[in-house]
Order: sequence, then structure tokens, then C-alpha cells
Amino acid sequence: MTSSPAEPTGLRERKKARTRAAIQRHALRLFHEQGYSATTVDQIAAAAEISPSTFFRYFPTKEATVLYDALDPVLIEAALAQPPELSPIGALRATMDTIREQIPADEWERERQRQMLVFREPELRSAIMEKFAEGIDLLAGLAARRTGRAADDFEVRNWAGAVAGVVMAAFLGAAADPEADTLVAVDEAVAHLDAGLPL
Amino acid sequence: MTSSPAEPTGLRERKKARTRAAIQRHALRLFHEQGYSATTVDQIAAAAEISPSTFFRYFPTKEATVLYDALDPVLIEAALAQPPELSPIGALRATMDTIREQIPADEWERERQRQMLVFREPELRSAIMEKFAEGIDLLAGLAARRTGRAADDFEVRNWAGAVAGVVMAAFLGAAADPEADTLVAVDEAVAHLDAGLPL
DNA sequence: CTATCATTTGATAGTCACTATCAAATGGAG
DNA sequence: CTCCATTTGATAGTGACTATCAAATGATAG
Repeated sequence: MTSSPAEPTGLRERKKARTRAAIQRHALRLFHEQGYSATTVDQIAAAAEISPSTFFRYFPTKEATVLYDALDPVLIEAALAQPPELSPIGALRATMDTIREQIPADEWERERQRQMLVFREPELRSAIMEKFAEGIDLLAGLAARRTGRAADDFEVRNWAGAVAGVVMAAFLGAAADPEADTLVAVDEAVAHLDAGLPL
Repeated sequence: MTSSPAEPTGLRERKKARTRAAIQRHALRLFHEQGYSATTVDQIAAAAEISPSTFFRYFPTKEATVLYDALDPVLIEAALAQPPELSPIGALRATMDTIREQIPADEWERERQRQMLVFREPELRSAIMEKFAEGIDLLAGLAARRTGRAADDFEVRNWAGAVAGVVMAAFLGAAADPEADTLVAVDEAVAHLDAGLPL
């Protein structure tokens, strides 16, 4: 499976991947050094040694350099792979365990940096919130599949909303506290929800 | 206290209020007629018979003409006024009943139009999502006050996150369905959450 | 190895949201 | 009516993003 023969690995593809990575790396570095809004697309393009036009060929917006989450598809795949006898919440928590084992520490550290940036910069925060709205659809889909109900069922969607909300609160809390471990925070949040949110 | 003598009601103030209302009215009309992104600030300014500079003196951004929610402060006040013996969820539901009685039907209809616009136009949707993040703080504050716990308590914040998420799902669902009554949808959502989200 | 073709790139010019600044107009107060 | 503070409009930016076209570059057939 490693390097299958059909893998598209011409010079062109490799160069594109490198350009893409370079843009993102320099963008994140500049955002970190100067702040998000103080960094212009022209600066990023200059740092990555491409023209501003090319920047927009690789990323639709300046935001997209930060918002693209490489872990997202990994997470979805892991969630789908959980054994069917688990409850929706059980599957969710098992997914997080899987993730914790799969992702190397350094990659996780970079991801965390990105999260802090996104949740603190107001412009980016509103953009990421949209992802939670999408998250509701995603979670509803997963729960529907697991319970044999329709994805647009009121109770299924409402459950998905509650989970998304609880995860949102956990992320918001974790972003404020530099010590916090996001995965642990999310797990605790989901557990508390599962216990019926005792106050 | 009603209409205290110090009430600022000079020509200047009245004119400002009228200008503000005119901008918002024409903005919403144009958004409705041509779509949000196809409408420029210059067009709104022309319709409201002011200069583009003046537009930005009344609203910080184009978004703000739609995002400003006149009902928000009313809602907060109503929530704070609920009897202290109610549970947080109970207080929430009682608040919605109060609102339903207080708001006249035509105003509600306009509010509903606004909601549909905001939740459908992608640019606006991400902006409104930010409001849900703020909503978590707000709800946490209300719950904290009612239970005598700290507003940054983990369980309080997690509860607030779940409520915000469930409301978010209800709004998203109601925006998709032109028949739906948002208040009813939110009430059902909160009730289902209170019942422990049975699936 | 080279000629040809498809893709990628950079340069240019434009639109639109939004900011800063300054002089002219206008309402309020004595 | 006059002087003052506030509000307004005009002008000139900046920065994100789009459209377009010619030049550069990787792939490919002969």
C-alpha cells in the first residue's frame, strides 16, 4: 500500500505539494510573529517566493491557510471505523482514543498552535464557528448510521447539536488556557453530557 | 422612570435614529431583492440618501446591518427577571414564553426574515455563529447566578455549551424550513435536552 | 533530444469593504 | 443672531480578492 504504482508522483505534483506546504508554513509563521490581520497576502506570497496571484490559486482566502484542518478527514475515518455495537457517544469517545494513539506528539503540538491562533483572533473565530455548524450535520450522520434513524430526524439532530455545543465550549475553554489538553477537555465534556449534564 | 425628563429627544437625536433605521431598512430590502453579496455598501448608501462615509459611521461593517439583533437585550432582561426558584432550563423556557407574549407578530415576522437571510447566506452564517460562542458565556452567567456556582465552572460552562448547541441546531433547522416557528423549535430542542437527549 | 501540447505561473487592471482626514454644513445654546 | 460642537461628504488611501492574458515550464510523442 505504501507508494502504490498508481500514486501520482510526477515532478509537477511534488512541486505543487511543496508550494502548498510552503505557503501554509510561512503564513502560520507570519501570523504567529506579526498577528493575523497585520500580515498581508503579499507578505505571505513574498515569503513563499510566489506571486500573489499564485497564492489565490492554492488557497481561496487568507483564512483558508489556517482553517484547513488536516486532521478532519482522519477523524471522520476513525469514527466510521468504530465497532457498530458502541453507542454514538461511546463511538465518539473511542474515536478520540484512536486519534490520541495515531497522531504523533509534534504534529499534535502544531495543531494546538493552530487552534490557539484560530480561537483567539476574532476574525478567524467566526470562520471556525461555521465548522461547528457543519459538525452538526456530520455528527447527525454518524449517529443516524449507528442508531438506524434518519439523519434529519429531530432528536438525532438535536443530539448532534448538543455534542457540537459541548465540544465548542471545550475548545473555547482550552484555547483560553495554555496548559489545557484539548483532547482531554473534549472527552470530559462529552462524558459530562452523557451523564445528563448534572449541575 | 418611563420617559425621564433627561430623555434625549432633540432634533439631532431623532434624525440620527431615523437615518439609522433608514439604512437598515434599505439594506435589508436590497439584500432581499438582489442577495447579500451582490449588494454594495454604495448602493445602500445611495438608497438611504447618505454618503458612503456616513454609512460606516452608523454601522461598523456591512454585516452589522443584518447582525444587529434588537431582541437580544430584551431576551437577556427577560431571563434575568425569571423567579429564582426555577432551574436554569426552566428559566430558559419561561423566558421564551415571556418573549412570545411580548413581541408583536409583525415584529416577529421581520425578525424571522432576518434569520432566514442570515442563516442562508454563507458569509453571514459564519458571522452569526460567533454569536453562539458569546451565547455560551451568557448562558453560563445565567446558570451560575441561578445555581450559585462560578461562571467559569467546568460543568456550568459545559451545560451552557450544550444548550447553545441545541439552540444552534434548532435555528439551523428552522432556517431551512420556511414553515417552522423558531420559538417552538427552540423550546422543543431545550425540552429534549432536559429529558437527557433520548435517541 | 527535440518539437509540441497542456498546465502553471506572473503581471496587470479592476472591484469592493473599510480607514483616515479635512473642510463644509447644520443643530443647539446663550 | 452668533458662536460652538457635532455631523456630514469628499478625497485618497489600503488590502482582499477576481479576471484575463502572455510567458514559462513540465509532460509526452516521435
